[in-house]
Amino acid sequence: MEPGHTAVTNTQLHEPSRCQIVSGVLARIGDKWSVLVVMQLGAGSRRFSELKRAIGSISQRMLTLTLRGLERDGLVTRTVTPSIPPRVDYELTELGRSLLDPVQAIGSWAIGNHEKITVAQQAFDARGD
Amino acid sequence: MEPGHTAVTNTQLHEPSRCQIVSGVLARIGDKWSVLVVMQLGAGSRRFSELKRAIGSISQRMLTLTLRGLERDGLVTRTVTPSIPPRVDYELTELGRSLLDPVQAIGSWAIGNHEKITVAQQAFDARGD
DNA sequence: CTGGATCCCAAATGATACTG
DNA sequence: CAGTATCATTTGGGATCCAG
Repeated sequence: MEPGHTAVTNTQLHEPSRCQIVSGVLARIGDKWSVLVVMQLGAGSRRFSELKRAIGSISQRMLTLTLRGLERDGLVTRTVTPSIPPRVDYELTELGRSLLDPVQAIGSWAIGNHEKITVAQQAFDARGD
Repeated sequence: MEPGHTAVTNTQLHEPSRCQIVSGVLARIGDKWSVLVVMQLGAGSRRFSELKRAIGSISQRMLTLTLRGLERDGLVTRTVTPSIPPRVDYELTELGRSLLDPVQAIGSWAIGNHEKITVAQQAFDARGD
């Protein structure tokens, strides 16, 4: 079994103590932007403005904050090239890349099922009037 | 390949349009409680008060709201037994159970790596003073 | 027991202006 | 270009009370 993929049986996963850990990590990477940024960086190193353009709807402020958080968690590295104009590149660390697998699992699920969700929502809203 | 696991290559996953879908789904199930509730229900049907006790820190209000959201998205069913006192059971739908796999992948990653994250945070905070 | 309705506070985010 | 600082706004979520 790979490092970073410690043996944890699924039945252990809803034990209270484990849940708190999962909850904590989720509170961190489960915000509005982190996963989007990680997915972008999954394609390779990107500079600040590239990320901003790729994600589009994110504000400069939130991109900065998100990147700081990810850097603090050891998921991305920040490389400054002191040129004029300055250039800052972000890249996933090994830990960050290891996150890519579960994130892509969620991504695939989302793409495969968002339609069903939309249908369910419409049905629910129709019932409720 | 299984239904609900549509072929989506990982390289497609950071295309803008796909990202928006992933972002949307994540905004829904990526809140503070949904995943916790789904994980609890992964162990089987539970009634309202059982969920509340199992999760512990959640308020009555947020549990209600979270369950409504999950029900609306077609991820859980709500079954009312009109007894006195009333009894309401929640259970994952097939769609909800299909979400369990990627969620558990995240959970396993979280449990396997939260220590590294803590270490990285401490190192970051120490550098920054 | 379940959960709706209110009130209220804290945190998250956006908009904008400014700087090396 | 890549931020920082500030302000305004929205949102999340707890507390409490009430009802079937």
